[in-house]
Amino acid sequence: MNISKASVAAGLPVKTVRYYADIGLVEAAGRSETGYRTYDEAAIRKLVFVRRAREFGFSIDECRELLGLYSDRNRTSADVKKLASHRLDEIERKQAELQSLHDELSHLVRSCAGDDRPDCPIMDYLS
Amino acid sequence: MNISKASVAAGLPVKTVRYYADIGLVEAAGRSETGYRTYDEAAIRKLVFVRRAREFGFSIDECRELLGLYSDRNRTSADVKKLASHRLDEIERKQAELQSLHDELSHLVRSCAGDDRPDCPIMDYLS
DNA sequence: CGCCAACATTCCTTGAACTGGAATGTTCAG
DNA sequence: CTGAACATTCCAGTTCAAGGAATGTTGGCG
Repeated sequence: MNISKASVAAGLPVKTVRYYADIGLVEAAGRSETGYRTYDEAAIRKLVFVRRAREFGFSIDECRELLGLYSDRNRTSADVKKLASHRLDEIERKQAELQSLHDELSHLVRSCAGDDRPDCPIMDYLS
Repeated sequence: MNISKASVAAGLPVKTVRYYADIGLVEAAGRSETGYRTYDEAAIRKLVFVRRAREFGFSIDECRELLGLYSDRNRTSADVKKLASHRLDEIERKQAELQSLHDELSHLVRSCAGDDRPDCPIMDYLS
């Protein structure tokens, strides 16, 4: 599978896939005889995982660490569990904050009559 | 309230608060006689709102628009509702993806024995 | 076979959103 | 009245890509 198919499968721009390969985050599975990057299913799964993690504010280095959880066979199970649990806490904190952002905005939406009157009860909140 | 207190209250670095003022995203409430920025409760609420929105991938321009929902008295209630509803959809999509990231990682955590054995059942998933 | 559009490569530049540091002014406790 | 802690502006650097130029490769059609 060449880079453009891989990019569609992963939901990432070609440029980004190449960038991730350049910085050693997600390497291509190999190279064709003419130097084209080739991707397999395992590489695609890594790209998808990184995309989702990036969308929620994990840095490239944190993604590197997360991927390392899966592939570093020298880590003990306890190490894996500790690192993953820590990230899980962060995800749960993000979920709570996202919920609060959601509540605030949906409150705004519900408070608006939705007609043509220019006054909206919650519009003073941040003025 | 001066900038360092405001930055603590908002949960943002001083540099970022000053940057947001520079680009006209969240202006200081005013300036002291010697030119120090001063912040009030309304400004703090805006900063907190922007911080949360930024943490979930809204761009600076989108934050500008979100803040505009509250302060633009020329918008009709219907306009507010439309814009806010659209953002709400995005937030809900983000929530779903975050949930899936959470599930994946928590599955990893639960599958690990947490002892010193270096094998973890799910570690092969992305290898 | 020859052609050319679609695809690939590397290298360089640009952009968003900060982040750090230098040089300088202000405030306030001891 | 001094010095630590705070503030200011301005400029340079960082991260994480996205855009574009110059160039090589592949695959299908006449």
